[in-house]
Amino acid sequence: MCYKYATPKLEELIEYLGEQPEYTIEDYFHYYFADGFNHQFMPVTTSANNRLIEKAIWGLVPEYIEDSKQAKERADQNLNARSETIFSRPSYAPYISTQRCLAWASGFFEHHWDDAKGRSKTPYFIYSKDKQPFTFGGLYTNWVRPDTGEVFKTFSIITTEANHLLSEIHNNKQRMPLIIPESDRDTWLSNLSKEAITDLMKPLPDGLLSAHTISKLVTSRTEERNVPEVQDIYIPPKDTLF
DNA sequence: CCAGACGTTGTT
DNA sequence: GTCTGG
DNA sequence: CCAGACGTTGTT
DNA sequence: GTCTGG
Repeated sequence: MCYKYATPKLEELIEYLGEQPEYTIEDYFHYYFADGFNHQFMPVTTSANNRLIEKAIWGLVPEYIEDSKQAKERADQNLNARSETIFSRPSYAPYISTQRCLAWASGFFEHHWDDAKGRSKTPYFIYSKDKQPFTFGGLYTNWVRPDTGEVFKTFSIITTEANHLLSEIHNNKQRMPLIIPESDRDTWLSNLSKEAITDLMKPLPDGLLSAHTISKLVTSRTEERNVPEVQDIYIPPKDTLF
């Protein structure tokens, strides 16, 4: 599932947060499209300061990693964290209880397999039905790059079972990113028991997300994907020979 | 996850 | 078909 | 014990 | 750093 998502424009986010933004925006990064494997800075809010939106690298790097090469390898592996096993995974167990975060998004990208063998795929853009910014639930830690002493905040996005919409799009019995609704954001970032955390790591109820098909630009290796068109509605032609 | 490679030799 | 790199 | 992993995702 | 597999 979620290896690609989009973030709101700064002005959209400020409008969403109100004229007197509830959150202080310290470092903001807007993407029409961001690929997890590029480990870009994304806008997140952490339990360390739940009124701030700051930059963090998507792909959690545990603190004991010793060099940038290993850090990149671990970040590649740690884009997503399964909610079902997060308390026992060595990479995540140290952080899930005390270092949770929210990653700000405007949508994410998934594929639908048009046939069982996956020969034909249709990409979708999925977003909040009200078209407002929303938040993925995640966990984070700070990693200090030894050669420079530079501190990077890094995070993983948690995954859960798919809800109905996502199981339709992403075919049966698959996954979806954990989405923390506005009403649970402060709770998610507060001091919680394991049981309370587990209770919040559930699929988003159906009816809150919308989706439409998009062009294959989203998976291009040669074209610039961080452009508005990557999210545009595109109806794939049907019953063509190719 | 998806796109692209999938190989070797006398080596820049 | 299957593996690797991003 | 020590070396090696430490992760996820559609494979049905 | 800590866990797992051999």
